[in-house]
Amino acid sequence: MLVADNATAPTYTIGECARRSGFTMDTLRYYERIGLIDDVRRTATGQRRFTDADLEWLGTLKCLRDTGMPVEQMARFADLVREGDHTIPERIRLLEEHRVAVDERMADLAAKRDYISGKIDYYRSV
Amino acid sequence: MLVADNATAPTYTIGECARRSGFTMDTLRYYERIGLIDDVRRTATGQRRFTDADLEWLGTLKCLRDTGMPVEQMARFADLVREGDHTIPERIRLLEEHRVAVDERMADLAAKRDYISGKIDYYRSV
DNA sequence: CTAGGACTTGGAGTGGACTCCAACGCAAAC
DNA sequence: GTTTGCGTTGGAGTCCACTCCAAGTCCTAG
Repeated sequence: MLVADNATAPTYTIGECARRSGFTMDTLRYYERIGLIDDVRRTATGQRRFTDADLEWLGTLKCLRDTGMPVEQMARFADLVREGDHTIPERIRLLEEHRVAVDERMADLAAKRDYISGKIDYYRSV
Repeated sequence: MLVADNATAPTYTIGECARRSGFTMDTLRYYERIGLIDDVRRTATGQRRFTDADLEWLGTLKCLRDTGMPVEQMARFADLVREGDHTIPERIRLLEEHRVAVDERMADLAAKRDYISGKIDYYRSV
């Protein structure tokens, strides 16, 4: 459910954030715990309230995770972001390196997909 | 090292088979144990001797594994192969289903690769 | 014949990434 | 104002796919 602090800045409970980000609530708490997400704002009684900025960051994390980046490297990236703009060259390097890994993975998948197709064709011909 | 039983049928020790298949020796033993590989032929003293047919099967397994098929499903496939030719339609179904999964994975990777590229471009523009 | 490397086993341990739990507090709806 | 359900915590547990270990045997090069 959406919870508004004021007229202009929507915030989200962890459940809503889970729904929107595609992570489970447990994963969100886990990510916060290990420093992948900055400490999330809380209500007076301690409940988390995620912002749109949090959700955007989570979108980036999801992209990195789903392309196979290990949590440790995501943590490194999160650290760089926290350290400020002077780390941008390093962030670029990290992302470029990751992109190469993704490209290799895709090429490997494509080749193996073809092998599978060949296998299917063979079975069809039997 | 290659060990020849006779002039026509080369066989391989587990170490050589590991080198050729890309699996570790431990993984080969593990796969045999859980039934992904048929019981491998042995020397009189109990050492494994893999054949070219074993290596070919391992190539298939490697392809399935590297495209993300869970061990359990590979075991199902291995069972079908053992059951004989009447399971070919079922094997085709299994492989086609898997190919769909691989295609989806590739599409997802491609989309996320683009997102990463956009991020890199953004950082370059800052 | 002997050294050193490759192989054997059953079973325990690892690593990564969550995922679940209990016991509790807080919120929203009626 | 009570029920239903969402949220909190620290810590333990799970899952997958290996990976390692110890203690022993086997093989081959010199």
